[in-house]
Amino acid sequence: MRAPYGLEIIESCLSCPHREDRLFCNLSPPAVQKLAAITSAAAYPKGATLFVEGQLPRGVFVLCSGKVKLSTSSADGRSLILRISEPGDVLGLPATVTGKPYELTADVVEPTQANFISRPDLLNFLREHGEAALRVAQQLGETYHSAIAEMRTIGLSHSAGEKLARFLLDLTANHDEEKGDVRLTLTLTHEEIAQMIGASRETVTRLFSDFKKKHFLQVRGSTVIIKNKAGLENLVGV
Amino acid sequence: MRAPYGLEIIESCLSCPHREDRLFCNLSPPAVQKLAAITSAAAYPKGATLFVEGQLPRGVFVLCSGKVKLSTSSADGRSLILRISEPGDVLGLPATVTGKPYELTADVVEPTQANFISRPDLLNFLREHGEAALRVAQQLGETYHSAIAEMRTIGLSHSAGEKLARFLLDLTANHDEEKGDVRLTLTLTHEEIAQMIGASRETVTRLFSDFKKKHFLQVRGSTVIIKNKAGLENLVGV
DNA sequence: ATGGCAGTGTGACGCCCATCACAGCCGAGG
DNA sequence: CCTCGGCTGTGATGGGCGTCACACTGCCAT
Repeated sequence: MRAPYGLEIIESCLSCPHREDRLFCNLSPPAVQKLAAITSAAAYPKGATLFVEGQLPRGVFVLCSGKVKLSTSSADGRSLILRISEPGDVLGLPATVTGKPYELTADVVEPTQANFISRPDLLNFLREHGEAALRVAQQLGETYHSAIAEMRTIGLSHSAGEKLARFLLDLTANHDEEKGDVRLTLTLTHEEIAQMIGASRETVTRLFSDFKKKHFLQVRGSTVIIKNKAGLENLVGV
Repeated sequence: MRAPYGLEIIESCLSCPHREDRLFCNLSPPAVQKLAAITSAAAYPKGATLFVEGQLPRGVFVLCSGKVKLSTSSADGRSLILRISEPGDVLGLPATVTGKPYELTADVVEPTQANFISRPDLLNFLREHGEAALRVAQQLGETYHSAIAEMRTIGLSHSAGEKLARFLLDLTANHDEEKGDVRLTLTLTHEEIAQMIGASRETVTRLFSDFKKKHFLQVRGSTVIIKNKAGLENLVGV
């Protein structure tokens, strides 16, 4: 699990301009120094797995680049994707803090660099630096927040169309808004979208045709252009 | 929102043997003292609302006695119950820590006594006492954990029967296990159970008859006796 | 008692969507 | 260039369960 390329990657990772330090930015200088000492960087290829649901927590991963899929799956092979993590996100924090098993599985979907902090190191660090512990609490609060949002889209809608509309609208909230059309990049397959909203792959395909037919949106490659946001919204509303 | 009966309740509440202090037990004496100073107790009747989804967070409530329903609801009136909180639980913590609006609504379903800590007081307290901040982080981690568990039951099952079975099995995990039969107290109506598992009231009724007919369980008043746990388990398994 | 109300049981109906099956499509790699 | 494997589109089918409708129970308050 250690970085195969050593210092080279560590440097590139710590100096990257991402929000990689969002969690621990603005800490006191000694805290920052301590943090650097317990942080180790590594690169993971597409298809790698950072941790698996049910494993005892080894520590947290702070994404520097790449994308990681967080999912949970049932005995019969069905799986539910909770989110696709992007640079700046912290993975495995709840499990690492509580000591309970990871509740999700983290699979690399795009080549990723991440900083790793082992559980003992992190806990020591948090005990010594209360400011950081508070920051962690806030991070966890936000993670919880987005989990609830996901529950709402899955649990509160009767039709699959409603779920997909909710899903797309949630994406527009995070991405860049523009006058009139909203343009967003969606690197997920229909299968994956299906697993995010709790529907079947075919249903997602059919719904996309449907939405295109109704001129709610256009698809060009991996970009989706929302032509009629209001249309989607009143699918959700009713 | 202040305690209508003042000190009397505060005393009874602080001295209660519940896990009311689970979150902040074993803190240093000065911390405990500070905590007591910023805590105020109050009683709420059945039907009262502690906070509403979307409201800006005023603070947290630590339950001393009673039961509180946590739910989220959509524009069209459907609602999804996330959990029924019991004494010892802390409500509103994620929102209070992050400063984002409450993501859930908290309704009192059984007369409740709770300690309230205002957001500014809590944040100050956490800044001064790093140990407590870490405790809060752990609490949040567990809250997240149970949210994920709920997502699994709702999102990963194709049949309503599977959802109900999962729901019942989750309850047995928390309640007292016995040799052979498991006995648990369920004060929820079918309607409420339906809202917890994302199904209709009638379906829940039918499923209960079904399970009774298959001798998976017996119902007597508000107690449910699981006669054949394995039966439920393989409903979930496949 | 008696009315009312909340909760529970049960039938009928119909739609939504999961599932199966298969047919184009595209990009990667031999 | 041509196969091959992953992704996308589309039809047919059937079951699950949401919805409507109404009867029945038990409990509380008047």
